[in-house]
Amino acid sequence: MEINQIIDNIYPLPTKSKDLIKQSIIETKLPKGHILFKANKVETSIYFIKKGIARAYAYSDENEITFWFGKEGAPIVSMKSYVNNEKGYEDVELLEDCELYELKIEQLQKLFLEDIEIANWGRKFAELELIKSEERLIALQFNTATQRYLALLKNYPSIIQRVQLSHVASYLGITQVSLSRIRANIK
Amino acid sequence: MEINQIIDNIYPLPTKSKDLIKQSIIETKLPKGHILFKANKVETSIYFIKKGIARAYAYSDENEITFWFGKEGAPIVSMKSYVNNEKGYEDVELLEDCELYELKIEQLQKLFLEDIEIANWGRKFAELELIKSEERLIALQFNTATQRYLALLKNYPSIIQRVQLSHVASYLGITQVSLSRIRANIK
DNA sequence: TTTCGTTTTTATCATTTGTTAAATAGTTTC
DNA sequence: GAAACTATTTAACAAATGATAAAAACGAAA
Repeated sequence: MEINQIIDNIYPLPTKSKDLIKQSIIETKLPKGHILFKANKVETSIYFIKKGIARAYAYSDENEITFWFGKEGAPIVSMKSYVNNEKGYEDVELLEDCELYELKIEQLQKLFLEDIEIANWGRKFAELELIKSEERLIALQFNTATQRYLALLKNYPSIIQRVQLSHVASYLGITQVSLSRIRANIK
Repeated sequence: MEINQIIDNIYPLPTKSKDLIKQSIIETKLPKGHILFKANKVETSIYFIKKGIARAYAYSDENEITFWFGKEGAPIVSMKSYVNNEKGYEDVELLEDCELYELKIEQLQKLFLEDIEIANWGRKFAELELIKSEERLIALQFNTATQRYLALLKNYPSIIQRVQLSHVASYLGITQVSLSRIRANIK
């Protein structure tokens, strides 16, 4: 997905403000398997996915648990770094060869203080991520594993086609064995 | 908690900008049991809790599930209404007699477009809520019910003292019977 | 195609949580 | 304080999920 569309999908900006953001963006290609973010590190950039797919995961004891997937158009952000300049808890791994737009957090924050349009763009960006996070939270709290799997299948069919089921299972909050059983019961 | 402190805890504002927000705020007292937000309704205000405690809940089949608690200093927001002008899915009930600061969403949004300091305050507001939501999400996905209960006990002991256990149970994503068992096993 | 390594499914048993109902404890009202 | 109501705990059984191991299916590479 093109950067103009990604920016405007969040909050339509006048050309002048959009150019300010675009001047700070660098395009990069990175291979499948690349670890974009490392846990316990303050990340200095955010990214937008032009092409490809990625996941965020963290460790609980020995187990790695995936809690986010992103595809074309999605932002990749270590929220703790972005919001509070603190170490994040997540690794982010590219699951396919990816083309990314990189944006330095420091430069973006400077723009927030200089341009009211961009400040409102940043507000909307956080608000939209918040809505998504709330919806995930409620799905996790309200629905059974089977319902969550069916919802994922319906809303993000591409995830299940493009990603290992072990990652999907931990994303759903269950073991891979449990996901296999659910899939067997549905057919 | 006083409104100046609530505002500045989110993002410190110069007096002039803070006054603009405060001019739009009305103080209200409402009794225990009052339903502040109704599900399937577009809410037109957000609130901050000066004194008291509240919960947000929604229905899954017949069951009412609590997914948020707020006490002194916390914002009360129907995010779908606030962000997208859409119907929310939650009721909000006051669990004690409350003193609230009310702020019309429409007036705040006007300020976002006029004052860059307030726009950045609104950005920070969403960002901080986002961090909280992510932390809840991860706790729900990573931890067992027992761990989540212990964490609540540690981080928000006042909730468990001030709120019915049936609400706490649904907040933890388990039944009340299950919570009773967990409590019995811990002692 | 065959082989090797990885992913997914199946099987078995243990543990956790849900469901329903009854018992106990706690609160409010008269 | 007794009665009525509400909240919490306990009990018994059912259902869902976890853990471990083995089998089957799938993919990549020779």
